[in-house]
Amino acid sequence: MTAPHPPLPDDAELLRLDHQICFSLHAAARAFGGVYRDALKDLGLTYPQYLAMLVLWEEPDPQPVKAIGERLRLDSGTLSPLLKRLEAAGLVARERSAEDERSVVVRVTEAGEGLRERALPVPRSIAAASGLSLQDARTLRGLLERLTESLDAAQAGER
Amino acid sequence: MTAPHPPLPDDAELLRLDHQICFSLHAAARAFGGVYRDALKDLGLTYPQYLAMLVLWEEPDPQPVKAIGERLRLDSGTLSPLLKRLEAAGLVARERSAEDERSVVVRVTEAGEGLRERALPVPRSIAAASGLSLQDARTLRGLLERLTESLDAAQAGER
DNA sequence: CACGATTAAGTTGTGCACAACTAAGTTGTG
DNA sequence: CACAACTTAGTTGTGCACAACTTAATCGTG
Repeated sequence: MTAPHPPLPDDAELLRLDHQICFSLHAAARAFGGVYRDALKDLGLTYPQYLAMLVLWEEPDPQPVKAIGERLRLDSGTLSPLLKRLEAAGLVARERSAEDERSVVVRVTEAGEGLRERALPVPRSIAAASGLSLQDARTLRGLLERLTESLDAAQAGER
Repeated sequence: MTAPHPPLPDDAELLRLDHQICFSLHAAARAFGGVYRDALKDLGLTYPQYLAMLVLWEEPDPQPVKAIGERLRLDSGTLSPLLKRLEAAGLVARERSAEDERSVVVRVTEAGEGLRERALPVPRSIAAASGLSLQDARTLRGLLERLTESLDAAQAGER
């Protein structure tokens, strides 16, 4: 599709590369998971639970499950039990919305706000573990976002 | 740690970026999963099962579970049931090694070899879905590999 | 040779991801 | 207004990932 290169035909190299990329991607995602597991152990949160709390901490107002799912790219099949566990841990409260009774809004409890303080050092330890320069981090994020967009579009097209 | 940039102090930007990266990384990994799910549906394989078959197809000889786990960065807790499902599907056979009876070697059956042909077009459809240029694919793979290495090293250091 | 340490695979339990489905509420249109 | 289409959560079932543990075989050292 693009540039010349001697050792392999572009086509073959791209195939191999794509292979290695999805491979590396999974490996990297799991490696991140491991580092977060360590960093979050004391808080009693898993990584996806932490992500959900981040979304909730971001806004002062309670947020519907739908909105959380859109931010995290997760459906209710994943979020419902996750949020129930956060509720069981006392970090959030779930209530049917008054305006639209289909919707359930999730609110951070006082304990959940308290946890926020203790979670503050987490991003720094992750950043340190990642070992990326600011430059590389920007490049990587950009590529990942474009990649996800393409993949989602391709998948939507298949259906 | 590196270059100048006005809007945010480097430090704060790096924190935010790392956040977004692990976020994008998970999103991209899951998006890949979705595309593979479609591509592999007809073969009756999940994405991790496909990866295991790739490792087995790569070598003519049967491979011990250990070796597969090292290639895929997975432990027996994940691989044992996965390989059992592949065996139930008739794609592989598992036998205790004669030399070392602790070890179980996994062999591709005739049906498993047959599937190989049908799996040939998969990488191409994935490459198309990724929408990456050869250049970007190389950059991405490089960054992901460095990232995983750093994360693994950091985690090993924690323990 | 004996026996503790190590290694390989498997098992169990917890949690995430997602497809397929259900239940209940809301909206749009005739 | 009635009712079909849609939306939002939740449930169920399957599979992956991983920690902690068990079992059985092998290795190393005295």
